[in-house]
Parts: sequence; structure tokens; C-alpha cells
Amino acid sequence: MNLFKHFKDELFARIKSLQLDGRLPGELDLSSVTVEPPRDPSHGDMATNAAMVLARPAGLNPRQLADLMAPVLRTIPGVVGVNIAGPGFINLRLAENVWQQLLALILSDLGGFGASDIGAGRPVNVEFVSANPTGPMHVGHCRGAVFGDALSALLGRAGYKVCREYYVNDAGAQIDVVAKSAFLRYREALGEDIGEIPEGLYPGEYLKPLGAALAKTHGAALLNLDEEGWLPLLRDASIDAMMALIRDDLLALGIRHDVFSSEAALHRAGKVDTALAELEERGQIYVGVLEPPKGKLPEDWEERPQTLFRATAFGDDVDRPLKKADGTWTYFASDIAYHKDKLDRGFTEQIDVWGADHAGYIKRMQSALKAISDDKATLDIKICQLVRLMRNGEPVKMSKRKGDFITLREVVDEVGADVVRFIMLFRKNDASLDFDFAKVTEQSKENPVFYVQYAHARIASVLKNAADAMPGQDMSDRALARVNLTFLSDEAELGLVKILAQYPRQIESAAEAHEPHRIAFYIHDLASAFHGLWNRGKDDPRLRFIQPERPDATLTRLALIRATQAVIADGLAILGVTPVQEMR
RNA sequence: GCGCCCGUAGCUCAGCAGGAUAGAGCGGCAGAUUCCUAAUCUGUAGGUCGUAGGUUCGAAUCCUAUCGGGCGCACCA
Repeated sequence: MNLFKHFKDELFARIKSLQLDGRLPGELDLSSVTVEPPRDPSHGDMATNAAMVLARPAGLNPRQLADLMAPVLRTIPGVVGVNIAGPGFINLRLAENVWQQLLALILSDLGGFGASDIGAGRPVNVEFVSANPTGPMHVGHCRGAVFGDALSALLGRAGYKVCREYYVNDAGAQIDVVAKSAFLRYREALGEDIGEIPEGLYPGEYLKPLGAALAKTHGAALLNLDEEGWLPLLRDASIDAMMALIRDDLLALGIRHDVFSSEAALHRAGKVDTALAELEERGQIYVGVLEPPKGKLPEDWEERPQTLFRATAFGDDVDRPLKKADGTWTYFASDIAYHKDKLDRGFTEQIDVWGADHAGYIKRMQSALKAISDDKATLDIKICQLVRLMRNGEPVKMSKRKGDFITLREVVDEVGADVVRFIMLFRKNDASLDFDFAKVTEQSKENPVFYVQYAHARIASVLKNAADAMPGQDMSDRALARVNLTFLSDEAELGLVKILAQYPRQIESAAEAHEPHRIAFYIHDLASAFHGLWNRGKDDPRLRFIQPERPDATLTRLALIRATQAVIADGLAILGVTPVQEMR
């Protein structure tokens, strides 16, 4: 239930009636008219820019138009005051019972309050993580994983039919490297002394269990084969084992994908060939020579003709190679096929979540989807910036060298999935982020995870104390939804309801912008408003939530904080963070 | 050399696709605990929104240029 949308609909109806009366032109574009909370609450409860936006097409100045509209807006049920301010804002003040009814409505449908239908059941594909199956996930993957999952949940809440997808890069040369590394571990498991792992192979211990498993199922049989013989088998086994590791890591963060798409399968099914043939038919592929990059030339640069995609025709800066020197498809080529595959599965709205180091590929990928879909599909690519791990105020050093990188699992084990998730989401995705092990587990308001959790737990505690103080009183959600709320008129308490009222529009705008961090900030604000209210009871005992001698007032306030708690929990659920009932 | 991201209070960051006097936390200063968890709250000081132009009723937000920081830059994934 988006109250702002409700009043916007009412506003539009009033504008229409003015048009029918001939007091406004019949043709007006209302698309940029907004109804929002004013920046300063003293201005009113809702503000619209209608008079400013429509002034020119209506042939009036904003103040004149506002004067024309104001009397009509006063007739909207629930509006008790209309005033015109600034350059032509129209501010609406709403009756107390609007807020009282809204609170009752929230309580009658705690889970459904934030839900929106702006997605209208449209399918959207969110591809995230997509780490190469060469080992366990490391911290670098963490942010994209959490972001993608929260974005998916957010879109789900906004009425989209979301598919969480993982693209398995199981076709490249690095798979051979894992396979060969695993083969060494296999020999090791059979008792051989393999010595140092050679340069260029993966030295990680995580391949040992795979080696042991292979030794168990195959015995020494694989030793008799030449590389041609064992490599395919080791490839498959490695991919399976590594994906199992990765799924496990993801599960530790509470993440589950709906679909795992294999790059190798794409090739086997001939989908790369058909996708590229389609581009070819459209004349978007040609053989040409690229200009060498300006500035410092790559060591082994050679000027030669290449098979190129005409990316420049779709907004990219240069045309992009589709074939390597040896004639095989580039990664980009199979990525085109992959995005076409998603399109063929019905996803005209696609979102990719990438690390910052891939930012340079955004334009080409969007160009490609534009070309292959005939501009019928959209691809938004969200970039997650670097996370810097900090310990004792110092960045944690990580080198690519043996064993010296921090895994996702280590971080989750140390601070917990909830903390990891919240911290990752308490920042805009394209801003870099310091993750300080000490700070994120600190129990103080400086730590936003704690601060929000504390608000939730505090409410749980009040509800428990209330039950003790008023035995026999029904305090179930259903009972609270029927509480007489006409007592609710305190400015600060109504203020909390007004913040609750914004939740649905926060969901909608966050979903539209593909920015889950907005939800994190919103519930932080909500928690802050609650803590403020709580503390008023310190100064004035009559403002405490629990008033044993005044059951009506108590129930009213319980209703208020229960709704607050539910919205916090709902927001946390989108972020994938478990709300706690008590702090420890 | 080109492209992308970032530049907002001393520090860390928001700013709801152009709106009213630019917000929050930390840090500074001044306060609130016989009482629902003070693990919290209240007040106060602090900003030429990197700089310069432009677009219009109106710009932190859009456009151009410029400075500073990060990332990427044929054939790896």
C-alpha cells in the first residue's frame, strides 16, 4: 500500500476534472508530476510539483496554476490543508486518521505492506557471482554475491519474477589448469611425492580432497592414460568439485541461485555458432584491422585482420574481436551467445553484476545485446567496487601467492553472514568500501548492523515486557490491528508512522534504480526514529510505551512499535539479514 | 593517449533520475541513566557540493571543459 501513489492518483483525478471543466488544457503530460514527502516536514505531509511542471503547457505561471488547483485538492478525502509555497509547490497536510488507518493497514498485512506490483510479474534475470570454478570463493566475490542476492530479493518484492543466475565459465583454459592441478593431487593421494606445485598451476590445498576422491574411485587406473586420456575426465571432475565448493560458500552467505548456466554447454549445443551467425546475417560482423591502442602498446602487439563485431554501431567506442588468433571464439563471443540465450528464455530485462575490473566491458556487452535483440531487451550492468579488508586500521595484505588470499568463508566464519551482508549493502554499489573486522562487530551505534538489530530487539523486549505487565491482554498482531488508534496523535509518534508510510515507495524507487542499499539506509533511519521515540520515555515517563494503568494508550503504542519492528524485519529480509530478538 | 567510476562538513558516507534553507554517523563542545536494554537519546558548532562555464522558473543532480584519485584498455576469462 503506497500512500503516496494513492494521493497521486487522487491528484490526477482532480487534474482530469479540471480538464473536463475546461479550466485546464485537455492535453497534459503528467509523467513528470511527483507526489513526495517534502524535505522539511513542517511544510506538510506531501508535496507535489504539479503546478511547476504543468505551468508552461497550461499557459500559466506556477503560482497561478497552484491557486487554481488548491481549492480542488482540498476536496480529496484525507486532505485537511493545502498551501502553496516556494516557487509553486503545493503542500498537502493530511488528517490524523489517514495515518491511523495506515497503521492499522500495516498491522493487518505485515508481510504485504512493502510489496509492490511495479514489476507486474515481468521476468527479470539477475546474473551474479559467476566466479570461475577454479577454487573456493575469495572475499573479492563477496560483495557482488550479496549485492546480486539482495537486488533479486528487492525486485521480487517489487513484483518482478526474478531468476537468480550463475554463469559457469567452464570452457576456458583455466579449467585445464585446475584439471592438471587436480591430477597432481590425485597422484599425491596415491602416495607419490609431487614436491612443489609447478608455477602456473593452482597450489591450493582445496584440491586435495578431489585428488583423494579420484584415487578412491579410479585407483591407479588414470596413471596409465596419457594426458589426452585423463584431461577430459579431470576437467569434469574439477568443475563439479569446485562448483560444489562455491555453492557451499554461497550457502554460508544464504545465497541460492535458481539457474547455473554452463559456458561449455553453450558451445556444445552450438549456440555460440548460431548466435554469431545471426549477427553475421545482420551485417554486424566483418573482418578488419583494429587501430592499435594509443599510448603504451602491449608487448606482443601485431597488426592483423580480425573478425570484429560492429559494436560502434550500438554505442561502443571500438569494434570488438570475436575470434582469437587461433580461430576459436573469444570469451566475448560466447558471452554474446549467453546473453542471447537468456533473451531466448524470455528475459528481455537482464541485469549483470560485475566487479569493478570488468567495467570496461559494459558498453560492448550492452551493444551486443542491443544488436542481437534488435533493441528489444535491456541490460543493466551493476558494478561492485572493491572491498578493502582492514584489521587494526591497516589494510589486510593479500598476494596471489600460495594460501595468502582470504576466502569468503573465513570472513563469514569470523563475523557472521548477517554482518557481512549488511555492511556490504550499507554502501552504494559503485563506491569502494572498507571492511574493518573490529568495527563491523562492534556493539555500538557506530556499527549500523548493530544499531538496526538493536532497534528490532528493543521492540521485541518491550513487547515481552508489555505481556508481563498486562497479563491476559491479547497482544497478537491480529489484536493490534484492531486496536482503537484514535489516541495516536502525538507529533513524534505520528512522525514514526509517516516514516513507515514511505517504505513502499522506498521499495519501488530502490527496485527501479536497482539499488538495494537504499533499503539499508531506510531501515537505519527508521531504527533511528524508533530509538529517539524510545528515549523520550526516559525524559517523561508518560511517554513510555508501556502504561499499565492506561491499556488503550499502551496498545496504541504497541501497535506502532510492532509495525515498526515488522518493517525493519521486512527490510532486513530483503537484505538477507536475520532480525534478532535479543542482543547478546 | 582513450574510456568508465568517484570527488558533498575535520573523517566515513547518504542525497529518493532537476525541486524549497544540502543531510546522517564519527570526531569537537554542552546535556539526559532510581524508570520499557544509556549497547541509546537531545542540543550545538562545522559545507564556495573539486573548479569554470552552459541548459531553465530552479542544478550537488543534466551538458561541456578542466583539475585530482581509482579501474580498465586487440587476440585472457
